[in-house]
Amino acid sequence: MIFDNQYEQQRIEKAETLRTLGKNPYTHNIKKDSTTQEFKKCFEYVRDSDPMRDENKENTVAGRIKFLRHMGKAAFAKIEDETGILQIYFSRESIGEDWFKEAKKLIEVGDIVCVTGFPFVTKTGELSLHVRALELATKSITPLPEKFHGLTDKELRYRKRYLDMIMNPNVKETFKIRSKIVSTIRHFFEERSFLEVETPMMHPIAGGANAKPFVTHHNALGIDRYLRIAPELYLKRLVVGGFEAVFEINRNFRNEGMDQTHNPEFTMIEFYWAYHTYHDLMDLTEEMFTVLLKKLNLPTKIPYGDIEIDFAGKFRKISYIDSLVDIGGIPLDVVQSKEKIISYLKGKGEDVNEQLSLGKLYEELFDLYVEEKLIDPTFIIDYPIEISPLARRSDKNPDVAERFELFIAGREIANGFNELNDPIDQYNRFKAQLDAKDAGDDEAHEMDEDYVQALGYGLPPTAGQGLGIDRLTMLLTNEQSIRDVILFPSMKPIKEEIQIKEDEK
RNA sequence: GUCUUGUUAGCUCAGCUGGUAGAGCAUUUCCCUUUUAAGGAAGUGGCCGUUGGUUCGAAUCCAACACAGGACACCA
Repeated sequence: MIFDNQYEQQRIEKAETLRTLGKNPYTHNIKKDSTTQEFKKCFEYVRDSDPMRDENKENTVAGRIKFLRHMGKAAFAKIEDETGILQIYFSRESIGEDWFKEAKKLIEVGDIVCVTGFPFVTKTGELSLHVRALELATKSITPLPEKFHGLTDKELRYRKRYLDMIMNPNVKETFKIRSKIVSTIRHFFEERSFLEVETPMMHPIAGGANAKPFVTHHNALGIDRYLRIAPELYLKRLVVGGFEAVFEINRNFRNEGMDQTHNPEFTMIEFYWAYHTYHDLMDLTEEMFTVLLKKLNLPTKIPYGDIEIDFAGKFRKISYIDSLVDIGGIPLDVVQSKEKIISYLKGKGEDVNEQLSLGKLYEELFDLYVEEKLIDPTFIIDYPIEISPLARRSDKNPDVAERFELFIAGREIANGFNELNDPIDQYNRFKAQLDAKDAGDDEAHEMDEDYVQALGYGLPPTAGQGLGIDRLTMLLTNEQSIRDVILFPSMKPIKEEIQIKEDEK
């Protein structure tokens, strides 16, 4: 049975008692005049009057009781609403002897109340509401965690986010900022004539990235569908169709591990810009960060954990190969040959797969010696073609793709490139992926013939970029775990929950 | 997936080399009309994550499992 805990039983009885007294514990006719913080602002002047009260004013506020202190024939409580917390005072005189006597027993921490009264300042100098009418809005059956330490158990915080929000008000702050980040980005692109679109979440072929998909089943059609791992191929179809600047902010699903920077469902913005290059994308990205910091009232230097990130000025740009030498500290002659890289890595005590191609070896070096050092925003540009299967090959250097990634705080934040729009080349690359799949690479791309067909009609020269909203939010809210910027992060079910479900069947 | 740490009252946590289960807050009863984690007095409240093993005896030692945190790996 749910609510079989002794404390919950006590509270259910209290709700029943309230009913017998003619007071609905779940009333619905609540009208408040102001929020708790509006109340404080509005009546701040009371501090300057003598006595420090204004009995002619009357105001109704509502909120959840977070603290309750009874003192014989009077009581103080702190009630909290979305905006903050406010102290209220009520006594035998102020709400009537009978109701005071009952309320003392029946109204407790966790309940949501609606109070009407006038502003006054207490002996200790706190602007408070002197209650003339006290009404219960919602009876809380489940008691709140302890008032001082609150709720710290991370598992409970993620599983019961509502409780986390009640007990840790700064959590609400983080998600308000997240909301503001998303709306700022949305407006940023709208103002620049990008069109927001929605493309399918269920794909017949999981494409646009190398990742394991989630599979679901469509009963009517009798076929499997994949939850999308990226919207990329659909967005580019739209560019073929004639939308020259499109963006989508939505969820992607990847059937992979979970850790501090990975959640199976995560939010990305992807945008595609015809007749522009990846250099334009980098300029746009810089501009977007400037606008974001301004809208969030953040300085150009922000703390992140133990480090500080400096967004001032143009972001550093350095080529992939140069970064290995200049940032990774790898000797120039080592970078030039496969054999030297292998012996260099071995000399550092790393396990090296000697079968790796030069491009893959670069990637090893980059991940080991460069990535974590990229603290201030840095564009790494001109990627090895081998590790950039969807990007356009450089006309100047056939080993290099016209691609960049943005790194901040040692983490990849965005990935953009000039799109491959040669349909024959694309067809052959898909074919190569098929061969890889046959050879056992279960993350290799499927052939998406319809997409190749679309390219056959002509994709104008286009640059496209993806940017992880969750990781961006982590940076701007100084959170170290992706679970702290996702309202309901993925969690394994607890055994008991499954058993309860089976019992109910 | 590997390593590691944790799981004890509603919450936050003690519990040593095995010997009847502890505290604070919350809750219940009582006192208290300006408190700030209010205060004072007395109570209630435990499948010590689950299942096995060792032992006369296990919250404690061992094993497996479950869930979680951290690190690493995987994942462009």
